[in-house]
Amino acid sequence: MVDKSIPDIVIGRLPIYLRSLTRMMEQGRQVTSSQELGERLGISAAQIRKDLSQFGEFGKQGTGYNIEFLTRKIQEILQVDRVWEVAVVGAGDVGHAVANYGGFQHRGFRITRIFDNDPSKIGTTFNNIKVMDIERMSEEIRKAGIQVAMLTVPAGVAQEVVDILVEAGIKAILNYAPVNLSVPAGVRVQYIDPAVHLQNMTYYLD
Amino acid sequence: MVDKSIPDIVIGRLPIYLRSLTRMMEQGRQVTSSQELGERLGISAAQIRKDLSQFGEFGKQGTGYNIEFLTRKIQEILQVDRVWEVAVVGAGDVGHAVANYGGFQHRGFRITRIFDNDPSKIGTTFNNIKVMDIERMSEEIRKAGIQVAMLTVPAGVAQEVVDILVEAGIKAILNYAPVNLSVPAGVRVQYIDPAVHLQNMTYYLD
DNA sequence: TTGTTTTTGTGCAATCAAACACAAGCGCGG
DNA sequence: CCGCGCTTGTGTTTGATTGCACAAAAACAA
Ligand SMILES: NC(=O)c1ccc[n+]([C@@H]2O[C@H](COP(=O)([O-])OP(=O)(O)OC[C@H]3O[C@@H](n4cnc5c(N)ncnc54)[C@H](O)[C@@H]3O)[C@@H](O)[C@H]2O)c1
Ligand SMILES: NC(=O)c1ccc[n+]([C@@H]2O[C@H](COP(=O)([O-])OP(=O)(O)OC[C@H]3O[C@@H](n4cnc5c(N)ncnc54)[C@H](O)[C@@H]3O)[C@@H](O)[C@H]2O)c1
Repeated sequence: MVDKSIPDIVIGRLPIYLRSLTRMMEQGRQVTSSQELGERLGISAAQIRKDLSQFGEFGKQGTGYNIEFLTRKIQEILQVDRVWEVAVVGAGDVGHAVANYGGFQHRGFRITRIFDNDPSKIGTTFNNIKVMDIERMSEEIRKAGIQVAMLTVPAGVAQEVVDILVEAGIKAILNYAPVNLSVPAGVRVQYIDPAVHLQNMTYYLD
Repeated sequence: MVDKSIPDIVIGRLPIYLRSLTRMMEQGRQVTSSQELGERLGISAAQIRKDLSQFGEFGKQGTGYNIEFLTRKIQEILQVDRVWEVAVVGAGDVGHAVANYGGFQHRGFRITRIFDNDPSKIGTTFNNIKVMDIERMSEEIRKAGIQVAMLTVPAGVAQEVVDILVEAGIKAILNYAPVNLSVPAGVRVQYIDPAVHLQNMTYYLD
């Protein structure tokens, strides 16, 4: 089974499968089927089978998929069978919520740096991590070889902060600011904007 | 131009267009083109034109689109040319961050109710909104006719809370808990799970 | 062993989405 | 008023994604 450019849309579903599998494992389950997974996720069984078959033959006919094994395989594919250090920029309400959140570690991430430019925030501690001056950000990120960042600064300064992050070697940015960012090829951005998600649903309301 | 079932994927892009247009308007811009919008958003100009043309002829050849007019049209399409009342369930870190956030109002939403089941949270005030007992939730939502909710409770209780929300008449749920929810037809759910977004990007890292 | 049930992996067909390409409309300068 | 440059809206083509359907493998019972 060769690595021949898997569609982005398939990669995008893997974390969803993973989340559901983790939940089943917590419930003590041993095996599942494409049908069961599909019903839980609202995705057709055929699609799940086809997605997984892109990476190997993980199931067994007549039985289904071993949950622990499949979980491990998907973790390997997504490279979350390790823990990525994450830098958070912006020690406001959102920065505070993500820094305090305990759910990242077992999904492949650990927040180890928080930066801000407000003197009243710098030096305070969030979940045992000291908020550092943004002036030191580039050096710190580079020194620690951090590749993943979460951006929780106001929209107006998001692009300038991103430029620094990119320059410092960040390759993946999760952006909470409600603006589209411009980054060079090779840097990935994902957006979280609750208003966008809500606006997506109001179209369908009466 | 008749309303003949617009693809979900087109609806999903409209809030993105809207966000970018709003930003241009703030910068005092009057007109834009599908090309400019496309470059900002990393979407082809043709696609933007085709998306918009599904709803009417909003542009002018040789000139482009009047930003204010197009903004208004998209707001109408998405039904965010009004303000939807939103109920937040879960007065924790995330609930606190969204309740405090001032950016919803001008995008079509206002948080007017917050519910929790923790006696130490009930009665406290978030951004002028008193946290109410979840026991009163069903009645309050029904009485106020609220259709939109944000779910910021722990994953383990998310489904049971959703069942109450649905029963109370909620039609659109923005779920922050890292679990897939089961809802009847006619109720929409959107998911925000930062770990999923991050896992989506690590696949592409070296 | 044999038959029955279950469920995978996948070739093929159908559907859906994106890109291309261009006629036609608009504004403007001369 | 004419011609040129720009940009829309859209018919058509190309490409991507999903759904269908079934052979083959496994498990299990008799
Ligand atoms: N709170 C929410 O629920 C919510 C919802 C949607 C979007 N957002 C977006 O998320 C972002 C953060 O929201 P928030 O509520 O945490 O805001 P906030 O104002 O509480 O926090 C922003 C933080 O960024 C810091 N900051 C400002 N400029 C900076 C700079 N140049 N360098 C480093 N740090 C800087 C500020 O000092 C502050 O600590 C904003 O873009 C906001 O629009 C938030
Ligand atoms: N904090 C983050 O950045 C973050 C990141 C990813 C996901 N999440 C998810 O978002 C959700 C909320 O996270 P948080 O950090 O705000 O957690 P939190 O523990 O701070 O808040 C949860 C709140 O829900 C309330 N609650 C619990 N059971 C309830 C019930 N049955 N009815 C009503 N209220 C109830 C609790 O009293 C608490 O106030 C969780 O599902 C979490 O996994 C949070």
